[in-house]
Order: sequence, then structure tokens, then C-alpha cells
Amino acid sequence: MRPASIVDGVHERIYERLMSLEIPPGARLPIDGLARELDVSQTPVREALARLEREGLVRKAHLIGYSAAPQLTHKQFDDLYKFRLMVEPESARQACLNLTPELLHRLELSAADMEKGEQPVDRNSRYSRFARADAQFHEEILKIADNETVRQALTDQHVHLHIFRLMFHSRVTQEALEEHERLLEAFRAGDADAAHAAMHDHIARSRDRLAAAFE
Amino acid sequence: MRPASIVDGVHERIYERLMSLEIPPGARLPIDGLARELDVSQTPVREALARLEREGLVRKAHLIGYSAAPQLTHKQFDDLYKFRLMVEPESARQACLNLTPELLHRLELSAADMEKGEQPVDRNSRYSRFARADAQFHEEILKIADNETVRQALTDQHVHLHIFRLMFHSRVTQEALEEHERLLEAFRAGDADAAHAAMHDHIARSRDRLAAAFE
DNA sequence: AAATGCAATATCATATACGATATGGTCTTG
DNA sequence: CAAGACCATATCGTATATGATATTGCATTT
Repeated sequence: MRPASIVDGVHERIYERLMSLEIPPGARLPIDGLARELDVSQTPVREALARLEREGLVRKAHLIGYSAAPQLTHKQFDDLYKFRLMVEPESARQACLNLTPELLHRLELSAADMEKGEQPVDRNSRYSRFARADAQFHEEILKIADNETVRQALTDQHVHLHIFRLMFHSRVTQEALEEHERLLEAFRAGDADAAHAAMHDHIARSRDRLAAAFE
Repeated sequence: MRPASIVDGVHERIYERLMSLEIPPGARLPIDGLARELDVSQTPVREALARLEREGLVRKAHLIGYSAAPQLTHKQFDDLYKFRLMVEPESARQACLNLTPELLHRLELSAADMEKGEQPVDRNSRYSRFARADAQFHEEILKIADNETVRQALTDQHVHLHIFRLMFHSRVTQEALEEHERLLEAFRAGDADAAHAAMHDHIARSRDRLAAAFE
């Protein structure tokens, strides 16, 4: 039985606060303040913040301190989606080629999670659940594509975290579910080109839906 | 004058030791050992190692410690090049569209650096110089493509570091220079599709040249 | 001789301490 | 009254100390 390290716990708790916008973009993150609040010493807080910095979720200014990363700019948003379009459709194609009935089944389950699931109690938890499920679905496809480098690169960009923060106040549409369904159809048919196209279409539409958040 | 932080210095010095294979893949990296050796306390060493861990250059085992990341496996190598092929040719195309005479000029200079330059004193420094210049050239193109997300994602994969470690004992060919030249020709002509093709070709050939390192 | 248990050592994880620097408000001065 | 100097506080960056855990080697036993 290993005692999970304090650093991991601190990292996770700060991550959640950032994700839930409890710590808003730009807010300061004083080390000893967090240490007192989480009832640990400064050392693990320091290390957790260093990790979050490398992940791009917080920024550090020498002799000034850490602060939560600002919201995505329009350009960063564009860049992020261009990146996804370079990588994810191709990964969907590859996933299609690697697909086994068992893997497909797991993917279907993952997609189903998004539609049903317990009714949310409030706006916040609902969006959170949706974002989590969507991230899970895309993640599943990347795992099937079996390219750890690509998966890591996307994970490092924290696509879904940023998107969640953006869509926090926007509407969750039924469209995304339908697009996922079209992707699944391509997978079921074993049509790699169709999977590529469906993923491309899905991401482009997702981009256009979210672009409204900048108006 | 800025008081460069000790953490930065420690990070850099360890990075160089990893890059130069002075610390071989798999070697242990004891915190207090490094602290004594570099004549600093453990705290900055800890933070530097945490950064290197996020960068994928060292691994950490809870209650055991840090160690240098192992060499790329054949699969990781394949994945890395598949990733590059998804991203860099498209970036070359975009760079071509963004190109101005001034930017092209800088790129030409960058490419020229690779060919001439002072004669190396030994194998090690020669490869190091080549690897650095090659990294610089590709980096320059990504900057022109002006997609910071993509650039960061590639940087995070430490493509050129891994490649250098692989090619440490292999031959540096003239071919790479010729491929860069073909890329430049496409840029000069303003032919985005040709730039895409040339970059694709260059990376695929680079992959095939290095694949020998696994035999 | 091989295996097992135990002690010694190396190393980590965390806590705490302290000097250094930035920031913000107040006070002085022109 | 405005502008600049100065001090107090917050916070960082680094160092050091301490308890906990893993690893290693040796002794003991079978």
C-alpha cells in the first residue's frame, strides 16, 4: 500500500479549481497561501505549480509568482483547431484500420455515456460531465490509433480543458452527438476515409460552434 | 541586469548532460548528489528535475527517484515520425503562404549555417552543431507558419534531442542539405504545394536514414 | 553453498527558516 | 496639490533539517 504523494494531491486539487473556474483566468496563486489552505508545506505546492506551469495552465513571473493562465485568445483558439485538424482526422483513419469488434464496442459505450447518464443537478456539473465524456471519446479514438506521441501532444495542449472553459457559458448542442454518431458509423463500416472525413467535419463544426464565444 | 534564477541554470546544465549523453539513458539522477555537484541546494534541483520530467527527458518513480529517460524504442520512433508527417508538411505549406522576402532571407541564412560554419574539432561537437542547425531550420519554418500551438507541441516532443541521441553514432549525410535546398526552392517559387511535398519527402527520408540506428 | 533476515546506508518527501525582491500605500517635499 | 521617496507587507527563491522509505550488503541459518 503506497501513500500517494502529497504533490499529486495538490496538483489535482489546483487543477480542479482551474477547471471549474473557481480560480478564474489571471488570478494569482500565492504559494504559501495555497500551502496554508491545503494544509501542506510550501515544497509540494511549489512542485505542483511547476508541473502546472509546464502544462501551460499557470504562468510564472520571476520574483512575482504564479497566476492562472488567461483564457484563449482568438488566435490561440484558431491555432488549436488547426492543430486538431492536422492530427485528429488522420488519427481517426488510423484508428479505423486498427479497429477490432471489442474496441468498437468500448467506443460505442463511451459515446453512449455522453447521451444518457444521470441528470445533472446544475449547469456547472452538466457541462462538466459533457466535457469529460467528450474528452473521453476523443481520447479513446486516439488510444485505438495507437500513437502515443500524438496522444501525448494533444493531451499536453489541454484541448478539452480550454474548450470547457470557453463553453462554460455557451450552449451544449445536440449536433456534437450526431457528429459522433456519424463517426461511429464509419467505424462500424470499417471505412477509414469516411472516418477521416467525419472527424474533420466534427472538429470543424465544433470550432464554428465555439467561435461564437468570442463575439 | 537580471538575476538569472538558479533553477534555470540547473535545468540547463542537466539538459546539456542528457543531450551530450554524458548522462546515459537510464542512469540515475540522485537529487542530493546533483545538488552537491552543482553546489546548490536540493530545492532548485528538485524543481529543475520536475520540469525535465514534464518534458519527458527524465522519469520519476515515487520514493525511488529520477532517472534519465531511455532511448526511443522503434515504435516510439515510428510514432514520432508519423506525428511529424501529420504536422510539418502542412506547416511548410502555411509558411509558404505567409512568406515575405525578409522572412525568406532569414531562412536562407539559417540553411546556410548548416553547410558552412567553423570546422568541428571532434565528432561530438560536429554532430551537435549539425543537430542544432537542423533544429533551428525547422523551428524557423514553424515560426513563419505562425501557429504557436503546433510549434509548442513539436518542441515538447523534443524531436531533435531524441534524434541527436539516436544519430550520435550514425552518419550525417549530405542528403539532408539537398532536401533543405529543395524546400527552399519551393519557398522561393512561392509554391505552397511543392513546399508541402518537399517537407514530406524530407521527413520521410530522414526517418529512413535514421531507421538504420535500430538495426 | 544458498537463502533469509536484519542492519546500515542512500535517497526521497516534506517541513521549516530566512534573506531578497516586488508591490502598494503613506509621507514628505517642492 | 502633485510627484517622488520611503517604509511595511506580501511573496518569492533558496537553503537546511528531519522523518520515511528503499536498497544493499553482510551475517546467520539451514
